[in-house]
Parts: sequence; C-alpha cells; structure tokens
Amino acid sequence: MARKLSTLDPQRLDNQICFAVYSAAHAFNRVYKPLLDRLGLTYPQYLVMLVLWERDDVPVKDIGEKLFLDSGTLTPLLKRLEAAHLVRRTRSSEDERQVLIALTPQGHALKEKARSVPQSILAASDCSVSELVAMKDEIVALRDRLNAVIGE
Amino acid sequence: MARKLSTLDPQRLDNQICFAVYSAAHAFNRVYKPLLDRLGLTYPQYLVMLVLWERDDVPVKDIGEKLFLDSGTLTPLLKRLEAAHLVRRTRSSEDERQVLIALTPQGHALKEKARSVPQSILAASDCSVSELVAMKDEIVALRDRLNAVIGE
DNA sequence: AACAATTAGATTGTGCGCAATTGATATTTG
DNA sequence: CAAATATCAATTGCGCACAATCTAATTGTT
Repeated sequence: MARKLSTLDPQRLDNQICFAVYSAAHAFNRVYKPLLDRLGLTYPQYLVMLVLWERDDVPVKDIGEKLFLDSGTLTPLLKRLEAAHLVRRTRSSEDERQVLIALTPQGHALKEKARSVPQSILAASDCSVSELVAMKDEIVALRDRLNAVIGE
Repeated sequence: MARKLSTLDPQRLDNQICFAVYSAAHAFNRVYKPLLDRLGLTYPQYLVMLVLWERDDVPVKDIGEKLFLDSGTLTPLLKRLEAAHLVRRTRSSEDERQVLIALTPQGHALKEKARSVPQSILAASDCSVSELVAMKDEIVALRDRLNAVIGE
C-alpha cells in the first residue's frame, strides 16, 4: 500500500489538533509569565484566584471542578497561596472533611492589580474579540466532548 | 462606574480563551493516557517519538524547536526513552556540542503499534475531520502570533 | 594564535498535574 | 443504633516545564 501524503498523514505532528492545543497552551503560559510575575502568581495560581474573585469561601472540591484539577494539584498550590497571605484555609465546621478557601484582604486587593492582565493577553493574541470568542466557544465544546468520553 | 455584565467581564474564568485552551489540553491528555499507557509512553514522550518517526538521527535542538521545548525538559525525557530502549543518544563527531537522537529497532517498531492512536482521538473528539482541521489551523495561527510576541 | 562571543546540552530548583493510597468523616443500610 | 459503604482532603511518587546556571565546544575577530 502506498504511503499517505504527508498533508493527510494522521501520524504527522503538524496534522494533530492536540499538539496545536498543547503548544498553544504553552505559548499562552509564556505570554502570561511576565504579567503574572508582577503579581507574584503562577498561571494555575492565577486561575484559582479568578475562581475565588468570582466566589469566595468555597471548598477545595468546587475549585477543582471549575478548573478540572484534583486535590493532589490544588492542596500544595493553595498552601503556597496561603503562605503568600492571599487565601486562608479553614476546616468547615459543618463538614469537617472539607477545607474552605477564603480570600484575605490582600487576596481581594490583588483583583484590582490583575485587572489589566486580560487586555494584555488580548493584545498579544493580535486578534479581534469576536474571533477569539468564537474560537473559545469551539474549543470549550471540544473540551466538553472529550471530558464526556473520559467519564465513559 | 457600573460593574460589567458577567458575560462580557474579561476577568471571568469562562470568558478566557486561554483557560479554554489550557483545560482542553488537559482533557486531551486524559484521553491519550490509556492509549499511550499501552505503548509505555507519556504524551510528551509520544510527541518526541512522532518527531523521530518523521526524521531520525537529529540533534536535541531540532526536537526542541519542533515541540517548543528546551533542554531542561528534553534531556531527562530522552534519557528515559533511552532507558526504555526506544532511542540512542550519541555525540555528533562533526560538532561535539550536539547530541544526536536515533531510533532503535524497537523505537521504529513502535510506530506501527501507535498507528491507531490518532483515529481513537478523532473518535473521542466526536467531530468531523474538516472541522478539526479548521480549528487546528486557527489554533496554530494563534499560537504563532503569541510566540511572535514572546520574541519581542 | 589568542581571546571573546555564541551555541549545545546538562544540571538544579520550583511548581504543576495526576494516579494511587491513606485516614477521617459522613451517609446509607441492615 | 451499628456496621458497611461512600466521600473528601491530604499525602506520596513520578514526570513534565521552565528559569537560571554551568561546562564544553565552536565560531568570529583581530
């Protein structure tokens, strides 16, 4: 059987959407790095702060569900945010298995300092907002289909 | 000033394309995991093998440029592939700074076993090939614009 | 030839990301 | 009410990912 043309070969790196997504995620991370360095945050820490700026005083589980991360990732990350005085971790009195994460005043205050981050990213994307929104919706739909397969 | 509507708030998690990309990358990784476990590879190791299946006997630098990874990531990864008898690492005699990566017979043979991986991913994506190609091209274009910004 | 600058890869340290396990707590069921 | 089951956070171990630093080799300049 003849070898497939490289532009159609599904085993070629450049033909794989997953590599496109994987390498785009790293590219975003590199653009974020200098912006987040000024806030003293890593990108995953920034994501946790985004969640908390929307709603405060939530269990670790809830944060994990929103970010698709488990406690093995979040526990040490949250301890670092606590060490940086941005969050407090307290056991729930209602359900003592749960650890509730609340923002400190510094944690709340950081939201203002972070306000300019999204527009810096938008500028780096060099793309219209409507195009980005359309892409975002497509990618989210793909992600959700993939996640649906994982849960059988 | 009035607070922005949440559907337009650029500081909201769900409005961020970078989180869409980030979480989609993780979702892909979770779909790949059981497929690659059978090959004894992690996803980044699989990417390196894809590069080598296209062209063999290349310096570490070339692999890094294709995958956007540096030696701090690749050196230990390649040592693990060597320990698994999939690649050989040899100093170039022409330029002794370079380490050339070549496939072993087992490394070549693994390509056949990996042939069904892309179509499994395609099935999990639950999406037409043409749609995926279009998305991939958009994401690659975005990634390249982001990478262009990083190099000033 | 001498010396500076560049390049390739290795090393170290920090921080994810996730599977597997543990232990505590809550809920369900007999 | 008590035992079995389920749930949750924490812990452990491995493998990226990258910045910063180091060593060695090559190239460029004079």
